[in-house]
Amino acid sequence: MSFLYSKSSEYIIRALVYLSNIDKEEYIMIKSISEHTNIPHPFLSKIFQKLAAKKWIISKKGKRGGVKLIADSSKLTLMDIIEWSDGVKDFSQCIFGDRECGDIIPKHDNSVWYPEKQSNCILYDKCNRFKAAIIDFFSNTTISEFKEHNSLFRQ
Amino acid sequence: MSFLYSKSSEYIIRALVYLSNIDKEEYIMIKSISEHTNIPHPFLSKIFQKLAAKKWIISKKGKRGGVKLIADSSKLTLMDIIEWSDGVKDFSQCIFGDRECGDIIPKHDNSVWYPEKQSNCILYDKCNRFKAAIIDFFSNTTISEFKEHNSLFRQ
DNA sequence: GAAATTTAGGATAAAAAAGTCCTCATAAAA
DNA sequence: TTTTATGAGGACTTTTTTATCCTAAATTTC
Repeated sequence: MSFLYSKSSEYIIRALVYLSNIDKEEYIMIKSISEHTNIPHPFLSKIFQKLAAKKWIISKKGKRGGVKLIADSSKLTLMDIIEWSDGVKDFSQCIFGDRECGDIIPKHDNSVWYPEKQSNCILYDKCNRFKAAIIDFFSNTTISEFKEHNSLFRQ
Repeated sequence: MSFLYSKSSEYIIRALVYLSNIDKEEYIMIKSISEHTNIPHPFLSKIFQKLAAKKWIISKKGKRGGVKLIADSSKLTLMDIIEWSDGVKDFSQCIFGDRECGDIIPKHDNSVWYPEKQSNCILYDKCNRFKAAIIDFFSNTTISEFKEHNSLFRQ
């Protein structure tokens, strides 16, 4: 299980934050976004193709073309982006193992495993607090919270 | 920047937790560990080669050989393992960008970036709380805390 | 309409991560 | 001493992720 996000997701977040800081009426060239966000241009182009299919942005070909954010950045969370880009994460899984967390325990003779509602995991609470911190941050942080926050970008 | 751990790190944690649950006097076959922890045997062998070089375990070749934990599991933290395996993480970096976090701001005319102690990042506190939760969990969880916690493993 | 510019889309390449295979060295047991 | 078992170590393969390239299509400007 992997909790955090891929490079692609990081790029998407950075690019969308950059776009959300731009006057909505203009189209911005991917090349320009690439330079300001320090994301490789061809790679960013691919990303924007998918973002357009997802309808979080619209694009325009040709002279004075580019891309424009159309999603509501105050509703677009990091979780939305990461799960769409990297795939949905299963926070019920043990972060160290390959099985469900807290619902499998051994019988007393230790011979058979069977499911049980209560957890016998020593780290159950500790892990859950950790997972909760991650879920909380991702789910409750939106692109619009970065508004005017341009220290992420190059001049 | 990537916060969490690779598959290799997950394997190391799972294997060391398994070993820490074993009577210290025995050598345990990597094949057996592999089966109980559901880690591919050849891959786990590679991992144990490195763990032996690191002196967290010792190994013995030949019949009745295997590996044995010699590190103090009550001092061995997840952070120790993850940083050794994946490389040291720089928590001063912005988790969305490629620059320092909270110490670079633009001049008023927006033309030059210069370092500054105070952060102008809107998400500075929020990100720091998030980072702190991760650092706290990794640094303050040791292998010995999983003692007797065998629901991670296969019978 | 022609030229210039910019995204779309498919193919490909490079890098990193994960996983495998084979032979050798070593140790214990027969 | 021979056989068998087991980790060491190097080379190799596969899969995933990240990144690039080239041509076509669309749009604006001249």
